[in-house]
Order: sequence, then C-alpha cells, then structure tokens
Amino acid sequence: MASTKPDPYVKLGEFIKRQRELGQLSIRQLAEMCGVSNPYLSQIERGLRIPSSMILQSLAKGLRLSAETLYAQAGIMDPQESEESDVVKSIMRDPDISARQREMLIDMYRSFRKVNEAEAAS
Amino acid sequence: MASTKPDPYVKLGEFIKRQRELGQLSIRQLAEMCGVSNPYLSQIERGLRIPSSMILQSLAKGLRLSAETLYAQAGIMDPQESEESDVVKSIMRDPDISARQREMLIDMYRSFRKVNEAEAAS
DNA sequence: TCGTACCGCTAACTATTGCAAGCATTCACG
DNA sequence: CGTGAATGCTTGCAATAGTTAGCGGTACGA
Repeated sequence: MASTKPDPYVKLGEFIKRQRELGQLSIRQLAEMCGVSNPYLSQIERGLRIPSSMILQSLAKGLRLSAETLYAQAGIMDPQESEESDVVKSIMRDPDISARQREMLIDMYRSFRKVNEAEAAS
Repeated sequence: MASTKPDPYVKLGEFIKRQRELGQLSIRQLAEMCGVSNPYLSQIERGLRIPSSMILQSLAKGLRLSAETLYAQAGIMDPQESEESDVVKSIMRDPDISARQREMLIDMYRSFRKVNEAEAAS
C-alpha cells in the first residue's frame, strides 16, 4: 500500500490552514473554537488525518463557512461554481434590504477583499 | 460513555434505507454501486455506524441525491443554514475573506433586515 | 428433497479517527 | 541568563469505521 492518502484531503487541509491564517488564529485557538483537539487539527491541516463528517461540520462552523464549501474544497462534492462575485450578486438581488444598505454591504465586502489582497502581498 | 449514538444518524440511516427501497435495490446492490461492503451498509442503515464523509458522498452518488440532502437529513448541516438567505449563504461560501469578516458582513446584513422589519411595522 | 441463489445480519478482525500528554522551539520580560 | 507563555508537532492509546468470512432464512427450479 503506497499512499492511503486521498490527495484531495491534502488540499482540504491546506485550505483550512489558509482560512485559519486569514483569520489570524493559532491552531489552538481554532481548535478550541471548533471543539477539536489541537494536535488533531494540526494533522488535518497537513492531510495526515481525514476528518469525519461531524468534525468537518464543526470546522465549518468555526470558520463560518458552509460545510458545502469545505466539501467542495476536498473535492468530495461537485465544484458548485463558487464564484467570488456571488456575494455581490446575491446582495444585489436581495429585495429585503435597501439600496443604501446594499451599497454598504458591498463596499464593506470589497474593502475586505482589498485589505486581504494587500496583506497577502506583504 | 452513555450516548455514543448521536441519534441524528439513526434518522440518516432510516432515510437511506427508505431511499434504497424506493429504488427497489437490495442492500448488496446499493453497497456494490457505492463501493462499500454490504454488512457495513446494513449497519449504517440501522444507525450502528456513522459513515465518513467519503462514504456518505458515495451513497449520495449511488442514490442520485445531492450530498447536501443527506447531510441535512443527518441533521449535520445546520437546518437553519439551508433556510438562510442567498446573501448569507454566498457570504459563507466565500473563501477569500476571513471568518471574522464573514461574521461582520452577516451580522450587518441581519441587522439591516431587522431594522427594516421594525420600520415596516410602525 | 436437494441445490443454488438471493436476502439481511452477526462475528471477528484490521485500519483509521481523534484524544491526552508532552517535546522542541521561539519570543518577551525581569 | 531564567522563567513563563505562546507557537506547532510527535507519540502512544482508546474508540470506532469499515472489511472479510460466514450463518440462518426464504424462494425457486430440477
């Protein structure tokens, strides 16, 4: 048996790690937020362990992501075409908030993106 | 340990079983289609075992369901989550902003909704 | 009445998840 | 220097996911 390591899960781990670092959290912090042990989270991030559906759900909750997104990252689910501008599009489509409020949300979203980009470059 | 059996998973098993019977498939048939052993599928259906995310995905494929549906059945996915607005869902799907930023956007969006609702009532 | 083929399930085993404890390193401060 | 606190990682170990082998039961044709 060469690799019992279904490579998609390595990508999942890397994705989780990126998300954690984006939020400036240590492994222990995120682990506690998600209710998993810190060594285990470390192993997940490096693709050494494959989290169960329950754990994955906890991680999604902790990262404020939909579980769907995590599965998509793991290549488990169909890609689902998660475009970045989906956020903007769906904000613009929402009839239950005002134009002004839409504008504020969109501005905020865009500034987040911009800030993150700048930080990534440094 | 008393509750080694998070009973949402019992419901998941029953759901799978109903789906299988609806398709007039035997346990062995579905098991082979999904690439799992037949005793194991039997155990899943009775809630004695909790399938990993990989297996669950295979089952979804075999039953021609979206994995999301299975997760919803298992109560793994926040029921709330599936009723969220498109805005919240797409924010939660966005991998390019941090958890904290997602939280801020979602909070803001919700408070907009709340304010609007209050104003509409007056 | 055999023999075969299917059904679902049990038993016993292996493989993997997920944890508690603890190591090595780094940085801050007295 | 020390000492304390934070970082990520390694190491066993318990629990449980998932397997192969096989049992008892039912249906059907020879």
